Amino acid sequence: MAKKIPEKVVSRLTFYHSIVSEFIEKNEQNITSSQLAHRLNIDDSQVRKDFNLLNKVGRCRVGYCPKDLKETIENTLGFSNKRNAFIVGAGHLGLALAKYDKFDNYGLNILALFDTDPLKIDMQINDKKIFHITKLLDLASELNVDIAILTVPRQPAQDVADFLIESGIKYIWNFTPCVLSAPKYIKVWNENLMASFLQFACKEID
Amino acid sequence: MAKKIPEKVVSRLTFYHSIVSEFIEKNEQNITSSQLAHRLNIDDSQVRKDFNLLNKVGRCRVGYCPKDLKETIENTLGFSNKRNAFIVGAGHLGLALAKYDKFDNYGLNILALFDTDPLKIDMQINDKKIFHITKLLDLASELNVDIAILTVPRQPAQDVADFLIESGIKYIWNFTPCVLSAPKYIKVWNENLMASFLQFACKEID
DNA sequence: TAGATTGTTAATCGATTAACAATC
DNA sequence: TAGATTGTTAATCGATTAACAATC
Repeated sequence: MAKKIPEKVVSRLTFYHSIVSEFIEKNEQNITSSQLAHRLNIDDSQVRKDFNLLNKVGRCRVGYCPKDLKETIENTLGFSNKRNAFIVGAGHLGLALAKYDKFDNYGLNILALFDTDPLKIDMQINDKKIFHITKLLDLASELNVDIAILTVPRQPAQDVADFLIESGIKYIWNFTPCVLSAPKYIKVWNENLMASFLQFACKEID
Repeated sequence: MAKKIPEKVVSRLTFYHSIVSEFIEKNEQNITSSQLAHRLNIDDSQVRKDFNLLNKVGRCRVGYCPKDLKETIENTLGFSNKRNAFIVGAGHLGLALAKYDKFDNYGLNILALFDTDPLKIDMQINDKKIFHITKLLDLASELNVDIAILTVPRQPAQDVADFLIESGIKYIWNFTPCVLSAPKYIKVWNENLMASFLQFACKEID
């Protein structure tokens, strides 16, 4: 917790975590930096450097212990620090995220969904109920939720975001294509799918 | 096209594009680097540097012309270079992406979806038909598709990816939580939702 | 003119890669 | 021992920020 982990390293740690979990399932006793590096198309010294950041020690000629690595990554990324969140917008994307199994296990606790469509209200998705958005303010303070995952359509996105901020939400994970305006004390994280695609599509050039 | 645009810049360009589009809707004649920078919490000289990369020229004391910027960004990012893709896995996430309006307009042309669930076969989503996955090989060569967006559940992800590669797919945009194994000539882009969340959630510390 | 904004260079910061001694 | 792998330092590369002259 103490040390600040750079974003890029956080991202790599989640990949190491997946691969290491595979090794554990296969009962492998060791994993080397170059095995990990190869799977991710990165340099092996980078892997070692990242593990160094975690104070992880490998063994020469042998590598690292998968179980030990897995635990350390989980502790470092705080998978046991449960954080409560709401999904706002119960369309396909909202439902997809509500079902995303990794979130629950890895510290992101989605407590409920919100929508305005009367047909959706009171439905259940993976034990998570869909409420009318007018209930959000009360439930947020009652359940102590300050994270919202915004999956409404583009048009109402800014208005809904304003409403969330009024309701005491402090973190907005924005899956809409809007660049939200928000006061500085609100943390907005834009999930930019279009940019992802373009970065990916541009790879053709090399 | 000629110049290679770094990934980070590509990402910022898509944000500039959104904001500039808003300015156009509001009939603003000018936009300054610091207006853009402020919305994105970045440095204004970074904005100017990015525009320099596009050979875009602003006017002192005035700023940039939104319409001109918008066009240049669209050309640079190749929004008119249509690229054909399939969505593989017609669950909520697949359906959400099939409906994501930005893709169509911005160069990503989703032609069809694939699944194995008999109930879903032949359904239509936004004019896009869902086929049984056994049809993929033929349709890929017929329609000249080499991009697949993988939205199947975690368990079958690697097997489906292997099948896609055999079917001539060259680019896999991976939304599953697996780290896919693929030959080097296949471009895999992992959309790492868990990492996104963690980067976002870690922001609390500052 | 005075003031605001650009374009651009230089300085800083951070991330990746290369190299290699230490270790088992 | 010989060889493989780590841990770590130094070198390189790239991205961001600061600064400021040029411009309108």
